[in-house]
Amino acid sequence: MPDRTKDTRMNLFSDIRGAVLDALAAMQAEGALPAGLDMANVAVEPPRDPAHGDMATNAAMVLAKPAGQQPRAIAEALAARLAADPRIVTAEVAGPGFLNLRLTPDAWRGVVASALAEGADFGRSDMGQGVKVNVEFVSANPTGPMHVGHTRGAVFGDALAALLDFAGHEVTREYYINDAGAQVDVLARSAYERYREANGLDPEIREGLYPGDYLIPVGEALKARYGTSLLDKPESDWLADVRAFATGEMMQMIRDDLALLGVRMDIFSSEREITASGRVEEAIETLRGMGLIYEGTLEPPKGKLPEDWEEREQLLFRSTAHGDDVDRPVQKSDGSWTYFAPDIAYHWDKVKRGYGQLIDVLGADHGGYVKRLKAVVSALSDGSVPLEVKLIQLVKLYKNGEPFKMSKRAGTFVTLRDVVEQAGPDVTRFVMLTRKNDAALDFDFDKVLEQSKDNPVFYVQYAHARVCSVIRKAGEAGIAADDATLAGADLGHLSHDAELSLARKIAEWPRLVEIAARGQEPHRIAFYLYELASELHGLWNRGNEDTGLRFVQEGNVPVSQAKIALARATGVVISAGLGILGVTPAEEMR
RNA sequence: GGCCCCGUAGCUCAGGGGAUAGAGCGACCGCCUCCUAAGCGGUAGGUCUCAGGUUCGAAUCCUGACGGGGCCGCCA
Repeated sequence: MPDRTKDTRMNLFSDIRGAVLDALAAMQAEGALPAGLDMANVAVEPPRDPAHGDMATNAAMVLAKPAGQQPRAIAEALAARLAADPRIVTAEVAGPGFLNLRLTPDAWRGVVASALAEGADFGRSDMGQGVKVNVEFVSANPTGPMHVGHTRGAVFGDALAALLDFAGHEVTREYYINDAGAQVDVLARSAYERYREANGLDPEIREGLYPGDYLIPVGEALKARYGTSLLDKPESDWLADVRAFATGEMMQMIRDDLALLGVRMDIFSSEREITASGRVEEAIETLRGMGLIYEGTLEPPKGKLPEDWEEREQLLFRSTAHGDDVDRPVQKSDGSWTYFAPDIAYHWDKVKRGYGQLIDVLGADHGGYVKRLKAVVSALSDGSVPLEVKLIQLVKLYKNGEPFKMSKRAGTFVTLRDVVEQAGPDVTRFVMLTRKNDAALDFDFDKVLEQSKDNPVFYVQYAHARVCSVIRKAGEAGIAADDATLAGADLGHLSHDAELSLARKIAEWPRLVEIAARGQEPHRIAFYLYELASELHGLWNRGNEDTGLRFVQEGNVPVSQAKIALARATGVVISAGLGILGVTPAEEMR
C-alpha cells in the first residue's frame, strides 16, 4: 500500500522549491536578505530551453525589488548555498537573474523509483487539503436522450472531478434533475400520446410536443402499467402520474447513457423535491431578510427592443449587490417561479451541505446566467463558498471533413449514444478533453478513429501498449519484470541522457497535476500525456540505432530491469493520467 | 446597447508575467536484418489581430478598437 502522506510522496519540483526557500530563509537569518519577504511568487519550473538546465528559479528577480538588491547578487548568493545540496550539480546565474539548476542523475533515478513504489498514487497531491468540492454537471433535462453537447459536459465534469480528487479534494459528482418545469409537462403530454398509440389509437403529436421515437417504449410501458384506464380522461387526472412515470423513464435512459461513457454520479438532486419541500419560499424569504428581494420593474434591454416588451412589476433578486449587471426576476407575471428561483434554493442547499467549493459545468448558452448564480451563492454563503462556473463550448461534428448538420426536425439529431457507439467511450472521452472547455471543439468521426500519430488517443495508447509489450518480451527472455522486482532494480544502470530525459518528463507529472487542478483544466493532462508518450516513442526509436538503449538487454538481467523500470514508470504515469481522463489504457494495439 | 468566450506557423491547436514562442497536420530530406516503422530524427514556416498602458521583463495582466461565436424579462 503506497504511503499517501505528504512527506513520502515524490514531487521533485516542490522538493527543490523547498530547498530554495530554505536557502532564502538561511540568507535572511544571516542578514543577507531582509526579513518579511513574500515568497509566494518564487517558482521552480522546467526552463523553456532544456539547454539552460533541469530547473530554473526566478527567486532573485522576484525578490530583488522588495529586498532592494541587484537580482544577480541575490542569485549568486543563492547559487552558492544550493550548490551544497547533494541533488544539485550546478547552480548558474543566467540572463536577467535566473538561477539555472542541474540535478544529479540520482535525483532523476529517484523519481523513477518513486513512480514504481507509489504506483497509481504517484502524482497524487494533498494540495486540495481535503476541501469538499461539489461538481455539478450534465444536468440534462429529463425529456429525452443526451446529445453531443451533453456528452462533452459529462466528460469534462467527470474528468474535472477525478482531477480534483487526485489533487486532494473530497469530490461529489452531482446531477440536478429539472423535473419541475413546463418541459416535463410537455414530456408527459408527449408520452401520453404514445400511450394512446400503444392502445391502438392515433397519436396526436401536436406542435410543441416531443416527437422522438424514444417515447414509444414509454407509451408501451404506460400501457403495461395502466392498461386502458387513462384513456379518455381529462389531463388533470393523469398528468402528475404520467409525468412522474415518464421522467423516471427518461432518467433511467440518461443513467444508461452516462454509463456508456463510464460516468457515475454520486447524487441526483430533484428540482421537484426542492420545490415541493418549500425550500424555494424559504430561500426567497432568507434573501428577503437580507434586503435582496423586492418588487420592481426592470429596464427594457438596450438596443433591439423585443416586439412584445411591456413594463411589468415583478419580484426581483438584487443580484447587482453581488456583482451582477442587472437585478433578476424570480417570479413570472402569473406569480409562478422563474427557473432561477428553484436554482437559488438548490444552490443554497448545496451550500448548506457543507461544501467548501461549488463548481457548475454548464453549456455555453448559459453564459448569461453565470453572474446571477454567483451572486446568489455569494449572498447565501456570506461570501464564504466560491462558485466556479465552467462553460462548455459547442462541439462541431464532422464526417469526411464535412460539417455534420444537426436538426431535431430532420431527425439528424446526434445523441451521446450515436457518438459513443461509433467512436467508443475511450476515444470520445480523450478527444473531448484535448481542448479547453471554453474553446469550441471539432469532432471528426473519421479523424478520431484514425490510427496514427495525428490521433492523440491512439498515440498515447500506443505508448502504453509498448510498455506492456516490453514487459511481455522481458518475460519471454526470462527476465523478471513484475513491479516488485522492478522497484528493487539498480537504477544506477540508467545513465544515458535519453533515458534521464524521459525520467525528467516523468518528474513533471506531480507538478502538472497541481497546475491542472489549480486551473481546473483537465485538458492539460491530455496534452502532458501526449508529450510523455512522445518521449517514450523517441527513446524507443533510439534503440533502433543504438541497441544499448533498448529496454530488453538479452543476457543482462540487472541492466534490463533498470531500463524496464523506466518504461514501467512511464506506463504508470500514462495509466494514472488516462485514469483521470476516464480512458482505459491499452495493453496492446490490435 | 450590454455581458461572456475566442483571435498564436498555410491548417488544427498548446503555452496565459520570465530567457531565442512550441506540437501535430500539410511541405521537403532522412531512418526498418533490430523490443509493434500504427514509430523516430531533421529542414522550412511567426510584426502571438491592432493601438495604448502597467512592469526590471508582456503572446500572457489592464484599457480601447477590430474580427468570429454565444447570451440578454414571462424557456429551462
